[in-house]
Amino acid sequence: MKNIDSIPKATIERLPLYYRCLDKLLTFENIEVISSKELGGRLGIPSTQVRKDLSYYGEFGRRGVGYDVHDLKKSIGKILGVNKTWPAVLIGAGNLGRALVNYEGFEKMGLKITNVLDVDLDKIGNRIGPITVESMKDLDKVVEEGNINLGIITVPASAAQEVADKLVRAGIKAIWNFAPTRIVVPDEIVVRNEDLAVGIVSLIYHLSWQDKLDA
Amino acid sequence: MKNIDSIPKATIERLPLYYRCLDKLLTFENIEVISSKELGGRLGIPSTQVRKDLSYYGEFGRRGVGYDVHDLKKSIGKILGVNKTWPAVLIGAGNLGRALVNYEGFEKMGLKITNVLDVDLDKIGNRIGPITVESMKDLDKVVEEGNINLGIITVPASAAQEVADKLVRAGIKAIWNFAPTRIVVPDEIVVRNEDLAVGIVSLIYHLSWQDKLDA
DNA sequence: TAGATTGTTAATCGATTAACAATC
DNA sequence: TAGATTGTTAATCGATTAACAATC
Repeated sequence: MKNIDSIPKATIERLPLYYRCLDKLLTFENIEVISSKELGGRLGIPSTQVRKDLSYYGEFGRRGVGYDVHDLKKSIGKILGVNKTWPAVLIGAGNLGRALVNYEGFEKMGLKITNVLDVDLDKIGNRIGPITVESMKDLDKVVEEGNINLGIITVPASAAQEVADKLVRAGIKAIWNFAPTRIVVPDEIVVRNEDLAVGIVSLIYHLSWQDKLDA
Repeated sequence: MKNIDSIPKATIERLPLYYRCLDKLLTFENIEVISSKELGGRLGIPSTQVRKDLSYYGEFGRRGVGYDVHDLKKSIGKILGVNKTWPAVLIGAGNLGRALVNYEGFEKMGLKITNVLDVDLDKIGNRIGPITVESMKDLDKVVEEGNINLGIITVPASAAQEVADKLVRAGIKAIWNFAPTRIVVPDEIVVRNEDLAVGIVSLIYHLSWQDKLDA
């Protein structure tokens, strides 16, 4: 296997797509063997890209035959770490926070939001699905007792940095940030910004250009 | 200006970040002139990247001085198309749909979700903020009367393709797809997949590797 | 064996970064 | 003028795609 740092980020983003597709093949279609061409075809990815992505981690197929769906799913699951369950604490019990807690499909990817925290006294004590919203003051205790490495930020942009600081101090190792602002954390903390406003603007950009060209 | 197709996708993703930062500078910090170094610094982007990104669209700065914050914000707003308001129809009045309707910060980016549709009779008629959930049967009428070019899919994966087909038939030109599945549409339709499960897996991947290396 | 498909090397393509003349 | 900063060209870096030997 290659050094982990030399693997393209884009490859890591495609592995979950392969994983989910294989799961679907296994669960709903009873397909046992698949070629890189067929797997890629279902995802709009060239077969050569599929093979290259997998090659960073080892040899998983049989020449002339293809990949065993069950085996490959298991292998990719191990590579990604989704074969385990990763507990997470979510900060910010607003609409988006509630949506994430109730989102189906995280479980299959190894994510389990176990605790939801907020500073708002009106929200503390409320239930979201099976979870009761706790006070932000309990953060350190929750993270320690739950052995939690993963924090999810769904507070307004103005509060995001403060929450990030608290998560880091509590011992969190990775942060999924939905607040539309950059958060600054120590180098060893992994951050992913899920900036919804950026997503919509790239669509608006294309629409706007069509308009300009039409006119 | 360069041909629109020759501009890197990554550049288009960074423009909204510049735009939002300039807005913040203008609104909260009363800063009138900014250098590419300072603007980039606030976003974790090299100054040379900032200048390169802008250069695809023209010359916006003054050598030896920097960029006028107000002017640059206006220019980027025009480039992105966020100087206008783009009405959108959202399909799927679940948790995520509700969260998006209530999301602050889309308005500043030119997005206005004007209609929410669902097939579920229990949901039709419910209110989400200022919007009343309508029947999916009204899609064609809603799109035509509202002059809507933008559709947002927040239904389960199993229904996403069918919804996409209906949106295309109704005359939608761009689709923001939150369902964790690939949707197939004609070439001229712009699609952006906002696949939340992929986002979390890239974090889990890094956590998992730290674990493996520690052990 | 003939056809199919992998895994990998080499070529291509695209995006970022460095360097610097232009100029405020 | 001296210092600062842009806009752009060239160099570098990284990711994708093409080609093909290996092999089922």
